[in-house]
Amino acid sequence: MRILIADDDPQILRALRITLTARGYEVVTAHDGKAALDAATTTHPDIVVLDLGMPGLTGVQVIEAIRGWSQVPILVVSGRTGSWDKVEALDAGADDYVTKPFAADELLARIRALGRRTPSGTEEPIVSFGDVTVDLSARVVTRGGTPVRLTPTEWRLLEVLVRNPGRLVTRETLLTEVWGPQYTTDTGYLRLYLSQLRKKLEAEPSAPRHLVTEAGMGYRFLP
Amino acid sequence: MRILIADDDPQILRALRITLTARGYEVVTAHDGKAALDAATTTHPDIVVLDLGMPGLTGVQVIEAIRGWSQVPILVVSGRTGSWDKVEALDAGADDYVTKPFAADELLARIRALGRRTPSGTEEPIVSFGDVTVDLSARVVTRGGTPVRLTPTEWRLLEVLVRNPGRLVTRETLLTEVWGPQYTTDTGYLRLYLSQLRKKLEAEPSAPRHLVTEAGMGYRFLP
DNA sequence: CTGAGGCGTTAGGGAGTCGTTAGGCCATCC
DNA sequence: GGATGGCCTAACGACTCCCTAACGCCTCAG
Repeated sequence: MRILIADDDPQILRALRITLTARGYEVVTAHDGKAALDAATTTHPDIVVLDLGMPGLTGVQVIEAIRGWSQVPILVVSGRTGSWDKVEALDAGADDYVTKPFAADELLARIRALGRRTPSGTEEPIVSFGDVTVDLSARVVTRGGTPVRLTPTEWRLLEVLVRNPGRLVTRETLLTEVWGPQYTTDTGYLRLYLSQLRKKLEAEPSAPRHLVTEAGMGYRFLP
Repeated sequence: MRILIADDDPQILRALRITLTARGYEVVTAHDGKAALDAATTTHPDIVVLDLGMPGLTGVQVIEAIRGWSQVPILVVSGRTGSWDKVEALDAGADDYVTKPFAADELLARIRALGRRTPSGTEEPIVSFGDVTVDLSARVVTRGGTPVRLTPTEWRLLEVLVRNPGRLVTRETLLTEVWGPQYTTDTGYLRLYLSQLRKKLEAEPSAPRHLVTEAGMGYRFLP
């Protein structure tokens, strides 16, 4: 979950960044209206926390600009407490409005509430190679259009390899990622499951073209 | 746009009814927690405005009960100003929280903001598979044209699966979505209810084609 | 040429998971 | 108070998955 925070007060920016990062959010910051718009277009955040009192563009202008091309939830933070300011921001397209000073845990709860509205914010890509497609979010593997049955361990192994296309993945990495941190040396199962994956996914399992062995080192996935 | 207003203060109820009706909303009212739940199930409002301080059920209980079967936007109105109360209500599933006393035009703006998220035109889809149809908004399941009786738990389970067509839903996700966040490991009920769903919906329950098991991982709904 | 080590593959036993039936508990309704 | 319906626990085969063991192949060093 990526959050864009736009505020001209570097202290608030820093505090929010620490708090949100600690909660597992990915944080992008901007310090004025124009930078906020740039960041919104380039980073595609899942939530925008927007201060109204920034230099340059007015808050409403920023909201309207974002709404011109995105439905991303916008939470406005402002020092203005008048109901007119709230109405203006909300009607411009904001989803929530919090007045300064605010309690951190309330802001976090409101962010969670907004994040709930867009559950599938983290779209995972679909990887293809040969006649095989791997849909990481749906957990579906198809070959020539028909689904392929994978066991949980097979899937985890394939997932690690596919997430590192073209890169060498060491035996140790594969073992700890698939079987757990306490597994560091192969006693045969890695070879076994690689074999089964190739049998299910490679055109010629005996001459693999996408799940390649690097003797003595590990394995490599080639799209 | 239909709005359910739940408040035990008849004066507020009356004032809001007049204000909202004048703005073109259709207003339904309830004066305690139980009546609010009944009204929410029978009238299918587009927005719920909920007072926390009602007799009978607590506000959080009402929110959780509604969230058990509906994603309708919930705006909480409360006299409690502490951030803990806000966090509790928002995390229970509320979408917004306004403290009394509030300005009428701010409440209206927040209602508009919530209504924007679910334009009344976006009805929930009706999912079909085999000779079964699932109407998510009306909460009706038919098979060969005749309605099928589902228990609340069966319905919630089916709903989670149907909302993720083709995607793998892990056991953990199903448990937390259907039984609550504190349920993370299956002690038998998941298998039980899956079995009952298949008995009611699958042509051959012993060879399911739409409610498929992924051994060791979870379940998958195939249209 | 020969032996060793790493890799790929097959087969089988043990452990855990799944589907299903039966029965008890609790709340609601008559 | 009795009956109904929904929810959960217990228990049982049947099945799937995981891991171990064993063997053949290949490469490479001696």
